[in-house]
Amino acid sequence: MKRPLVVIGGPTACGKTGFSIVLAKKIGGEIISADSMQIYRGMDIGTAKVTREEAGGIVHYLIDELDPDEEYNVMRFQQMAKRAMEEIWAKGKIPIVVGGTGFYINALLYDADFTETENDAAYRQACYATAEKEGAEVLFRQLQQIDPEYAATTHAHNVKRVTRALEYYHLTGEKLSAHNAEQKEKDSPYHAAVILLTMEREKLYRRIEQRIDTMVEQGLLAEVQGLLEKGYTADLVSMQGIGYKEFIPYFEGKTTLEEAVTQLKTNTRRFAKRQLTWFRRQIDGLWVDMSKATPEEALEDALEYLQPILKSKR
RNA sequence: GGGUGGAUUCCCGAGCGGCCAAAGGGGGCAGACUGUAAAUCUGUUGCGAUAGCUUCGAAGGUUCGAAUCCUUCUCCGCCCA
Repeated sequence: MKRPLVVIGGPTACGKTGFSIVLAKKIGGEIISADSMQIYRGMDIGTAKVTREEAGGIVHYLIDELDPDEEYNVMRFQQMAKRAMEEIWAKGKIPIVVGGTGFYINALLYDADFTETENDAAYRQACYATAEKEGAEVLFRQLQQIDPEYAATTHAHNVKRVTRALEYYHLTGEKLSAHNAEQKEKDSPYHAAVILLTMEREKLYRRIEQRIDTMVEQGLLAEVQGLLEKGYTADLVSMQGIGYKEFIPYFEGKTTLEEAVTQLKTNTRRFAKRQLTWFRRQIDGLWVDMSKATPEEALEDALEYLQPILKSKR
């Protein structure tokens, strides 16, 4: 018997946090964050992490688990999230996975298999060096040789993706395209309900800008500066997070504060768009428009959809 | 008042008689994605399905042909008074 799971996705600033907490209270759930940045300790304001007050006693997993210089990735997320789900089920509660990192959500929902391999940093570096010195096309041609199917679906300029496909073959002797095709066939091992939150574009953008202004008032700059002073550098994955990377040039005296904030707003808007694209194209679920509704009202709309899950809990 | 430089498509900005609906960048929109994913990458961006139509401050003019040349006007920058 498949076990119950609720997933909530949606773009940044659309009201996921509020919705998920209302839902958790209503159905007896605990929350697992599917967010690539909220995992990091000390990155609170910029990632719009739930506050203790907002959480209202609902337990959250996968928040503040790592230091900013630790590596986080899909596989790690998947392992940690599975562990958290077990814990929640053991309590007789329903896990609610909520976050904006669609890639992570899919990986969990369909239990994608990320073959455990040591990643070969030296090999990757060599790939990047090739692309850098000889051009992305040269690297791409290597991929065309070993995995033409994957190459056909990936642009030559996407050095990161090309490198990963090469690395996969280098490590496993298998084609990444073959592995992906296999994974696509999988059904979700969970009895899952997926709720996708959305919002009128204009309103969403307005909320994003307001939220950023609030973040700045709440001391976002001090937060970023503090991380830099602790020695966390711009090349860390965590410091490439939106809300952090934009201020680095400011602290280096290369841009004004105003420019940094404007850039942050732009990056966040684009991010929200990309998130929406992901959810629209990659995940099926019940869409709930948050434009007018309060979290409670929005939940009303979703309750019927959630019924089968709630029954299976018993 | 005199002189001088400028006004270009949502923004910045190139173009300086035909190859211009107009480079490039920004922004917008759309999309890809299976171990960095808040990353990385792609397409598109005057209207129209094509023919074609309407754009380069305004109005006239020169020319087979003008965003590009001439005249006047409007506005803006700089210099001299």
